[in-house]
Amino acid sequence: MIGKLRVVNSLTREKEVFEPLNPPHVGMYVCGPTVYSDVHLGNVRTFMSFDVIYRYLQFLGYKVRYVRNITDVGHLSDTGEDKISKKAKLESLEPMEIVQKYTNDFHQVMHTFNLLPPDIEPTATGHLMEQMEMIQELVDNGYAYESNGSVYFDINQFSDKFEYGKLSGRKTEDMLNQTRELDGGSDKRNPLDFALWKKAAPEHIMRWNTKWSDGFPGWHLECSVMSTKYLGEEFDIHGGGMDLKFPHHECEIAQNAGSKGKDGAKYWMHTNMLTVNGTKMSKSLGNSFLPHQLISGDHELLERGFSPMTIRFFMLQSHYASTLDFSNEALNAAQKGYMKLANGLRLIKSYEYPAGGQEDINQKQADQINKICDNCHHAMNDDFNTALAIGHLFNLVKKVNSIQAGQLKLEEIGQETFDRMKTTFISFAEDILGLRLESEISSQNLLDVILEEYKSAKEAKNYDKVDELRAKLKSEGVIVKDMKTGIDWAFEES
RNA sequence: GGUCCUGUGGCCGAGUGGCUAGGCAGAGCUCUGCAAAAGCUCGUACAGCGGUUCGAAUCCGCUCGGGACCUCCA
Repeated sequence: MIGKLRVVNSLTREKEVFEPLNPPHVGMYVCGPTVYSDVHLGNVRTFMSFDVIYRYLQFLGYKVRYVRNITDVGHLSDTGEDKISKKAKLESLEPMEIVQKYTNDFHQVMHTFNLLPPDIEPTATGHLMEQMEMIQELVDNGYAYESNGSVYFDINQFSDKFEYGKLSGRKTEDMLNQTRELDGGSDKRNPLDFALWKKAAPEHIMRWNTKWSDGFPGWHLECSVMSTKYLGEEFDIHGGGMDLKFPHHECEIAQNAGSKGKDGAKYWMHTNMLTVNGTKMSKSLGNSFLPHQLISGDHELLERGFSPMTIRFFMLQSHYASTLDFSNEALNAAQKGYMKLANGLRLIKSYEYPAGGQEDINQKQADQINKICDNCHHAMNDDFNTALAIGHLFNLVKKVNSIQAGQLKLEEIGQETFDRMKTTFISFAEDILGLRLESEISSQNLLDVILEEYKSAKEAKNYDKVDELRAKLKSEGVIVKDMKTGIDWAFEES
């Protein structure tokens, strides 16, 4: 391994050396989607970021258990209605039909963008027993109370022994001062208290009978319960979007500490938002487009559609903790950049070191290549800096292209460096960044035949034929590379 | 109002106090039947004003601009 992995921990606000609690095992929990409508791009970026983190940890040799939940109950909309119930009523379906439908869609989108599935994908409704147990634990420990059939987390009691607000950097007294007047009739003792169990209103569809009431679990509870169940009371990484930091993750920490005496995760990681024209892309602001709209280009903000790998490349060209702004220009640039990288990937995969080749090492070249390979590792070790890693990969693309053009000979870099360059390029592009070739070149052999024809036409100086073949291939997205050293092809970049 | 992030060349976007980020666009050169592709070279950027330092895009302060969270969102 080259150097140590360092990650920015939201809890400490510092970049720390990553040291798993029980190496080589790593437990990672990421807050998944609430399946009440289509996933939007922000979700995709977050899950893609953790996909790369998952992949890189595995690349480093860790045995990772990646848990990402499906929220299928308890997440309330601003009207206080359960999001899934609301949608079910709207579409006249069973709540579980809504859940199934959007879970399927979600999986489809994840697959489209080449995200690896998590190792465990638990649902909230599948863990109601465990949620009730945790509520009881909190009540027993004095950090929760029942009020009119609902159970609330008691921030005041909790604050005697623990610190509520440490993740998001808030102080309870400040929060209290800012709290808006609650509309009367609240069952809470303190406005900051949050629901663990809610008594269901008569029209509420999703409900379970418990000793407290006929009701449903609070949103924050499931993550505490499921992360604890599958990863233990203490585990390594907990991730999610920045907007979940408060209150969701703050509440999770409180629930974990209140029930088990431990905070849960050692490293908290938060991905930043997607913006459109500088403003957060958000469901409620209505300035978001859906993944399939970005792919098809069917949205008023989009000039054209972009392939899934272009979008993946585009997203990974920024660091996960930075905001990423969407624009047609940026996407167009990413499209060309991605194709350039894809061409490099295809090329290096086709290279084999000549058997029995006489090495004639150009030390400067070999050193440069080794340095670039080192840099790829350093970039990912530095808090999963995919943007920087991609930059280094492009330096490798230059070398790969030089080899194709005959400007750089494999014998000059030697077998050892060549092997390293090849494995580094392929593993970073495909295994870690999760990029893959997506252009369908139906038949390599057929292409070779046409290029053969091109070659003979060229030799016969039959330029009309040459131009015709070139144009035909271009219309199929293939560019002829007519080089001094021979004829080859590449994916068209735009 | 409170908490916090941020301002990099035409655009996007990394950036550890001194060592070429990178991509897109643009200019020139090489190669070429013409091209394309590729390679090489180039613009010498860090909101403004102060300060710390031998040296700051990078640290500190102030000013101005942008944004996020505090209420559902990844």
